[in-house]
Amino acid sequence: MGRMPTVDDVAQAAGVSRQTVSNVLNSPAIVRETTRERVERAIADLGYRPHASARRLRTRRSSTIGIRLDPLRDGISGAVLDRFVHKLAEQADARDLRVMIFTADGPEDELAHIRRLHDGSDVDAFVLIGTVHGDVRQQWLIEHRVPFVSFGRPWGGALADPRHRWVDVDGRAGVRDAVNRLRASGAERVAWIGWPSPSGTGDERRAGWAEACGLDEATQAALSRSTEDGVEQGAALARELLSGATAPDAIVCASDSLALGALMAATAAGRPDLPIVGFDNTPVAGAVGLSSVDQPLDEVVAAALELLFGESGGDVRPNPDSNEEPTNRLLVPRLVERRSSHLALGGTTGA
Amino acid sequence: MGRMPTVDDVAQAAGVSRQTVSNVLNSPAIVRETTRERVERAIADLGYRPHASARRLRTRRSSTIGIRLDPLRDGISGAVLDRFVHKLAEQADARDLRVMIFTADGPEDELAHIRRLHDGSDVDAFVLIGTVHGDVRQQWLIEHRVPFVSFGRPWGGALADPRHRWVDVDGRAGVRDAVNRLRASGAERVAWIGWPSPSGTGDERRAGWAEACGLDEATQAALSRSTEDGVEQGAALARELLSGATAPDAIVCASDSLALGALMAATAAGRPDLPIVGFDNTPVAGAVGLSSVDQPLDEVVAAALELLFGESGGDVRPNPDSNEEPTNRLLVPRLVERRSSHLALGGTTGA
DNA sequence: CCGAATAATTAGAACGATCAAAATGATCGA
DNA sequence: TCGATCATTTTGATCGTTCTAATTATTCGG
Repeated sequence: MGRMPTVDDVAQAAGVSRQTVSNVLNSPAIVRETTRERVERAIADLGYRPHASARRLRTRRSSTIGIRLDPLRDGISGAVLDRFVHKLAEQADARDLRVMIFTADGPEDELAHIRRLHDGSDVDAFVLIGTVHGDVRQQWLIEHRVPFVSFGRPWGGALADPRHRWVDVDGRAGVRDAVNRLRASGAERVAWIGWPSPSGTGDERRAGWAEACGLDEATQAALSRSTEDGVEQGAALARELLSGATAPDAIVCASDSLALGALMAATAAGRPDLPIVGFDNTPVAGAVGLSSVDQPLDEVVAAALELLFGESGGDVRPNPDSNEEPTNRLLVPRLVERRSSHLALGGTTGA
Repeated sequence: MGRMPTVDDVAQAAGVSRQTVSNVLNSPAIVRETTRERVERAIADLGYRPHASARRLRTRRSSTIGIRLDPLRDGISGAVLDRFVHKLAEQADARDLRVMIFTADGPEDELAHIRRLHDGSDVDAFVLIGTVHGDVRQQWLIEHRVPFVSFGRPWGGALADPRHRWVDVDGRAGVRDAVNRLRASGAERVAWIGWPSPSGTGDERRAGWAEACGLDEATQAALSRSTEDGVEQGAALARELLSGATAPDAIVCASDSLALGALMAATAAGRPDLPIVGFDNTPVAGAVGLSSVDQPLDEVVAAALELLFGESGGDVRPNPDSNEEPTNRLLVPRLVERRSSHLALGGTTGA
């Protein structure tokens, strides 16, 4: 196995100059058809592939996206991010982009990695996941004009800042729809199990429940609980709700982890038919027949890449500084109904 | 934000030549201490970082590992691979290596990606996951002397081929231990739910059960089932087993997906205490309290990198062609016991 | 059929680093 | 103090590509 062929080899084989070969690859339109065919044949014959690093050095573009792989927490809800990363790899490939991953312990550590990858020209655009209030990452990226997009809106007022491109899913609408669906099926006291405030994402989802549940303040308070994410936690709160004075006839949760716990608690309490809805539509939800609000990850990824690179192609756009074009997208999730919500109603209802 | 500083800028600032700066970075030992300090200060002052692509072009090393992100199947068992990828990113970072991901539809498609990334000098070593008999990927990689290591032993006789470095977990031993543990707790008829043969991994795991279950041929046949991976499938076979003539008093499964299904079926059949053991120790298993055989992914990744790059450092070793050093590692999993296996015995036993 | 305009192609330089080898500085025994 | 040896630093070339600008072919109106 000798060395890889270079543009020069191809040029020689096709009887043209280096630059013409380069043009065939990068601006085929300006090359005469007959010449182009000859060069293309030579490329195919020799099995030539451009040397990525040489190209990157010259063009000062790495065509590489960097993304942090979260330190897997619970592992159930975390699966969403894994699915996201997978979709990203898939769609990036279609635009001839590479995806480089890294892990980090916390925001500062992540920023350190981002700087390293950016300064070394390893990647020229980042995808952030899980934005929080006053995020150090965003600040640095904006300040240094490094192109990025976040999955998750910026919490804390910068929603319309064109320098921060973002894509998010309207969790409030998703939960609202789920609650409405349950009520349409006859549920009257839909309970909520969510995360402690303040949590941008969590508060939004809870708001969706509050908007649609049609309960007065007092009942809302009685039927609403919050806890850290986790199966055990969800089970504990569900037990609490089910044994309370005003027992719910359906439960909507902020995550599949919580919902799975609730489902187990309900089953254990002899109410296997209690309608329960989770969030994220993780594989586990599908496996145990749990209804769940599904985030349209395909669209999320497509929108993210579109904001970063435009309709098509792989030329990264610089961070915009005006609102001429939209710089964010809010997508609508949809409820996936399984037996945990529809088998239910009609079975046991009271406590 | 001006342009990034280069070696020349640093050299000028420190009053030395380009090459000396380069030496400070790559062979600090040969630079006089006082000089080195001066250069290091200049590097820090200017915030210099070597341009990755320039370096890669010159050294012809990308210091990048490529790995395919599997098209998420079931999503439960698939989580193992996600954990693996995560660990890989973590440990690669410690060796100053980058990790590039890609997806593919099938073996041929994956091979196409591998070629693209290799020929373009994007990555210089690959990690393969899920090897199968007569794998096209391995053949090509070996033939073209591209460094790689697989998580999963090569099935089909090439076990000792030094050109194929691999790491695997001894599933047979893992299942054997689990069965022994169940029998020590009093179980007498431990059943098996696995995958259809031939399946390298699946057959190994089943062999572990066969070795340890202590049942005669006929009983083995009665207590052994196989199916595609999946929760529903596991539930179906568990129902079948539980209603059979010779009912099992414990079930060991080839995956957590199957085990989860079995657990649900057992609960539904009024036998929530039936000991069940899964495989992979996925987050779901932890969540629902399912015992499971845990693969030591940390060690797996460490061993994989060690085989590829040596004890430490990031210089990839060429594919070895002799057996001077070990070129593979078989690691031992361990059983994680949860209530699905130990709460059980003592409760309901008969059918 | 000529000159101007346009299309197509080519030569030379540059991207930022490391390699190989030459040049300089320091050290030491005789 | 001289030459030999070793330590340290520098110079020039090179990796494979694309950019810029210059050159050569081609087309077209009159």
